[in-house]
Amino acid sequence: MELDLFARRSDYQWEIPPHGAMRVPGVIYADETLIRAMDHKVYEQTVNVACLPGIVRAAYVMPDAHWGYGFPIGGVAAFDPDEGGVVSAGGVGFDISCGVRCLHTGLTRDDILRVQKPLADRLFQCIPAGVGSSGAIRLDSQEMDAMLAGGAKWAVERGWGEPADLERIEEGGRMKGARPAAVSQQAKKRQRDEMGTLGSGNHYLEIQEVVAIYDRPAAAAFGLIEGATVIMVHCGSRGLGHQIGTEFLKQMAIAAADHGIILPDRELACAPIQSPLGQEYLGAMRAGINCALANRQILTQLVRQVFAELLPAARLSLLYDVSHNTCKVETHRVDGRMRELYVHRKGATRAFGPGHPDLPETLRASGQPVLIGGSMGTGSYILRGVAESEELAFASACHGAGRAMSRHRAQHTWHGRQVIDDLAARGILIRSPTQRGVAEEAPDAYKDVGAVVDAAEAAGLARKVARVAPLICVKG
DNA sequence: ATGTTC
Repeated sequence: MELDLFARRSDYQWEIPPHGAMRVPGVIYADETLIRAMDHKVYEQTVNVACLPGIVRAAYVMPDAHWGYGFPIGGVAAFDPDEGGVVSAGGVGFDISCGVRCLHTGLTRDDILRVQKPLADRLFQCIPAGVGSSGAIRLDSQEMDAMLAGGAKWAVERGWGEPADLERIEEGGRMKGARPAAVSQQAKKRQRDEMGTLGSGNHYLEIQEVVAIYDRPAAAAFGLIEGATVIMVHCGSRGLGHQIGTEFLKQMAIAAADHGIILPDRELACAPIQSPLGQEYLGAMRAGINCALANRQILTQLVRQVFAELLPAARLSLLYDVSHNTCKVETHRVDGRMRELYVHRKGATRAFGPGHPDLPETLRASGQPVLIGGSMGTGSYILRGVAESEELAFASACHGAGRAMSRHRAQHTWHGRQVIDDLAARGILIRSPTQRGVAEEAPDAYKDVGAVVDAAEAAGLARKVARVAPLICVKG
């Protein structure tokens, strides 16, 4: 994008002053290189979001942003229900509550390398991955509703995990206010045998080594030391979330005129928070959040089983589990008063600073772990929430590297086999059901995650704690 | 992201 579209507030903050139907400014956090490389669509979509009723303060955009359905991926927008604020299915994204979970292993890099190949093979055998993959679990309609209401807590109660896991998951592992009855039979049917599956696209399960520490006290609080290994699971609510998103987008688009909402783009379909449709979506979306939390919990248990078999000394415990596709009710200070807002984060991670009451006591002093999944083979980052992010972006940060190239173009640029061989030569084992998927996810199809994270830090959204590098990647 | 185009 051309820099003259923006008022430059700092080297890392670019404002789109309100014009036309914009109710608030747009604010993009990025360095000059990242913002120049962003598609012009990000600008258009940010302007459009800023036009929506009841939006508070600004439409924010994270440094990893790229264009998405209606809202940019990497967008944060908060709405006030008392000022006509809306909830938008496109503002959450199709993969409701897609997120990242990070587990300690209690093992070193050398422990992993000793069994690297059998571990990769066994994880690939035991973790269902790919489009339409199904798991070993079948849910009848009663259990489906229990899962949609109970999230990871439901999973732990059924034996998938340990009660201690729950305190390191957002919302204690169970999103309140879910309405399983608001989820269609079709969505439930699609999910019936998809629990405990990774999915496809950018979803993955990685074994990673801690290769750099930037913030010693926070790393100590997070239990991260150089040479230690962690596991990151990146996945979401599978077919159920997608079905909910599809159905509500359609309904919101049809109902917009009845709600007196003029949509600058049909893809921005939304409904007033205080409308029956808005409430119905929120109930279904929260059920989708529980589905994703339960899914990551079951996957955790599958990974634990593999480790118990090959590395019995391992002790898999949660660092944290945080979603990056949600709409959540949060209290934020705006113009000197506390307001209850509906914060959409689409491809953006919640990043509560130190002292936030929603953080578990063991993490309260350091701030929330912010889990940033990089592209395959390039490494990922663990950051922590900071106080400044509250004012800057309702306590949010980036979520990953962000695509730099379309899937289509990536497919025609690389061969999956070559990508796998190149990474193997660097000691990284990839296992995937599809060569095409690997080509689409080639490291160079993404932005430089290091540059994204540095921009997020320089902008004041979060602080770097550690960098991790992959040893094994099971790719959806 | 996605029973990869109801």
